[in-house]
Amino acid sequence: MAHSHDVPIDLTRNQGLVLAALNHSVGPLSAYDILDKLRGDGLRAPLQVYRALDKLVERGLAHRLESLNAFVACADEHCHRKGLIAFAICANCGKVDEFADAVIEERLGEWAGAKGFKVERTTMEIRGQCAQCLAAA
Amino acid sequence: MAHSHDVPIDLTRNQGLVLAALNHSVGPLSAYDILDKLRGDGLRAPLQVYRALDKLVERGLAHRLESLNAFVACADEHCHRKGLIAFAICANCGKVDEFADAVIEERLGEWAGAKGFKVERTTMEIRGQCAQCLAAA
DNA sequence: GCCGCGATGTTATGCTATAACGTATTAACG
DNA sequence: CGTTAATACGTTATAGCATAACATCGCGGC
Repeated sequence: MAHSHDVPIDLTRNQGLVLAALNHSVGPLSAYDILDKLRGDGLRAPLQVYRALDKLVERGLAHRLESLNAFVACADEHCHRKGLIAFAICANCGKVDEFADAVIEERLGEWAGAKGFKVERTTMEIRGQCAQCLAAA
Repeated sequence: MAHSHDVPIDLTRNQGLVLAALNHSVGPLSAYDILDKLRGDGLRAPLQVYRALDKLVERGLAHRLESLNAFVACADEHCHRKGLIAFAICANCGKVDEFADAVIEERLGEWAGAKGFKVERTTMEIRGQCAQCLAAA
């Protein structure tokens, strides 16, 4: 298994299944990937997965990768991440590195302040080659 | 029309039509939005639009907004933008503000250097409320 | 002329996401 | 208890986004 931090106990059955699927995956999963993994557990329709994902993302337990139309479990052990999160996605192996950067966040806040723009959500995704894949090439 | 910078002369017919559609729109357009606008010009299939969009994005004349699955014309008059481009998207009126920030780009480069990650492409999209919509509320 | 290459046109298909409806479970409250 | 409100669940159908595969066309180089 890729991650192993415990699942909060107040998740519903479907939410728990979906989060577990994400936690057991080394890379991002699409909603349909997740559905396929969970058919044995009784899930049958995309909506069951999407509804669970909505809640998980809302609580910060999972993140959506817009450039992949896919999802990952939050990498933070305690799942309390706030603010801007960036993702570095290896185009070769698919692994995702999640990180926060206060400088970027602050800079963005300055831009927004100057423009009078009220930021609600930010997505930042970097595509490229991870060190491991570069070394192997 | 929202923008009016001239279309490069070496575009193909379809590319020119698609770019013109984007230039005439105040907000982002999906590929299917574009297709609907161009049926009168003889376009019939999504692929015609996607192929044109691929070339336009490749040349930096248009940008894809991952969080919307939609496209905008490049806001830069001379269409020579390089490097990281950020987009502030108003969730209310749909308008997109395109900007570049050297500090963010540099900071990202530092992170990548430290991690040994080779950056190929970065998408940065901010959702929120623009000043105009905030004032009107 | 002939070839190669890139753009085009067309049909079919696959992947991603949500609408609309009904049922079930749970928790709060009188 | 019984009622109600809120939330989750299950199911079918449909909407929206994107590409595969194949044939054709047009144009520049040789």
